[in-house]
Amino acid sequence: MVSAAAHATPTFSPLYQQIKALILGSLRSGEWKPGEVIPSEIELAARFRVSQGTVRKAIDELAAENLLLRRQGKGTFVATHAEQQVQFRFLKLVPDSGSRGSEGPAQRDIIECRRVRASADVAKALALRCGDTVLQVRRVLSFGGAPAILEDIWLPAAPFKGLTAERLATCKGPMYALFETEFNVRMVRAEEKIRAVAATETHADLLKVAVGGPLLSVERIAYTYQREPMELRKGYYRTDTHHYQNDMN
Amino acid sequence: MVSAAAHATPTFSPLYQQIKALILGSLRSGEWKPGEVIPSEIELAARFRVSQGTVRKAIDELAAENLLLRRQGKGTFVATHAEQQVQFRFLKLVPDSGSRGSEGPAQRDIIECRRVRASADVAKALALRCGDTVLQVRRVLSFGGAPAILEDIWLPAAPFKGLTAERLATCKGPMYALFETEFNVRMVRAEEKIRAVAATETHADLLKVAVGGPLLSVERIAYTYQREPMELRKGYYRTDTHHYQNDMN
DNA sequence: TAGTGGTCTAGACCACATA
DNA sequence: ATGTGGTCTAGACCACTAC
Repeated sequence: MVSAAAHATPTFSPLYQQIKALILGSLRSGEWKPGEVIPSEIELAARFRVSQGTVRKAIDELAAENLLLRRQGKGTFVATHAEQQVQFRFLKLVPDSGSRGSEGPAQRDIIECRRVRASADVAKALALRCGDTVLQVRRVLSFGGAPAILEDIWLPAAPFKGLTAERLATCKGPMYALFETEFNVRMVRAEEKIRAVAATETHADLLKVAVGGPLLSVERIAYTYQREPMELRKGYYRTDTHHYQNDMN
Repeated sequence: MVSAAAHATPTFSPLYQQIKALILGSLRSGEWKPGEVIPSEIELAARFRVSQGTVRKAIDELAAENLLLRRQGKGTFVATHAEQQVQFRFLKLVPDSGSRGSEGPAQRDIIECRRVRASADVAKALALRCGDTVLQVRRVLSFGGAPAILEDIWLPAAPFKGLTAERLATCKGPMYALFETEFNVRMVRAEEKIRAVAATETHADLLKVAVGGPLLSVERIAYTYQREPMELRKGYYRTDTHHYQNDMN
């Protein structure tokens, strides 16, 4: 028996995975921006010197991961948070009666937006060094006139240079859509840690609830392409008239 | 398999979707049980008179939905909650430090298990009539000696005929694995509504927390094949040392 | 060595959107 | 009419598992 394997590389990577990585690279580099069409399967097959079927399988996986969006007869598009169908993809709070029909919070009040030095936990979450400059945003989201969500958001200062409270206030769609068009940052994945906590005075004041009453704490880290953390968000949700909906397959 | 519906019927169903429905039927009927191998792709292609590629695409989708599990060189298997890799798939509570390594709660105490009449909300959740007989189970799950979860579970009486507190207490693995082997019920999907609530005296007593303190309320409806609701579960989680983890792609 | 799922190809045809 | 993605096929070959 020959102990040596036929190929020296123990890492076997299918062709379509390599193609997938190449497409991902073009997405990450900004060659194709959110909302735009990417080249047709036939063009990509020619560019990469593989069959259309191989390109198809690569795109299939990227579409399953919500990075691309296929539209029959029209082409394949880079997914975007501005898309009507997938707006507020990461917002799981829905009214107890009926489900939110892809529309977001009616009112969004920016309480503050300032530059601060990253604390230890913020730095860790964003893969920065302690003391690095970050943007801190506080806002309140309301549904039907009643405040329901208080959010504290931390963003690395460099990629979001120029972001102001005014700019956030004049934004109509989702904040993540603004990030795409203004800062070329696309959020593709998010992890949330959820807890029940007692409302502090600040919470109570801004959300019009009783001090010590139960609030849902939602701590999110959002990632761009390549699993780079780009946002830390600590949310406090009222869950007396709404609930956090999680569907599992 | 090619239906001759070439009329004005707006219902166009690809071949592989029809194959998928047929495979689903066999799963539902119990022809192939959880943990068993299903026939090879070549066999299924012969049975259904289609190409292997078409069978493959049908199986691909079922595998993506966690109904089947492909294992290269061995075959395709019916997914099961007894599987080491996917045990406690629907349990999202993890310790704050480090993540649960596929092991579940160390201790599971059955507080009660009795037959009751379905209240309005239980009947609605389980698609039963108000007053129908249901089994009600209450239990406490502990991690590392400390109680962390109180659960009230309602099951339709008919499919779970013969289930007792003793049988539940002697069960080692996940409850859903017991359901598969003893009652031929496989849970494939679950919806959870999550809220923050204040602990009642009962909660406080069983979970060793303060009355009025924050608890995570997790209301789950679990479904078998074909989206039939088969379980209603109201859980109350302590989230001082653990958190509910939700990862979104 | 045989059988399984996994990859890759090439080509035909269908459904959908647009011009 | 053209171009896009979607379906279906047939066949070759690769990688993994078991015997």
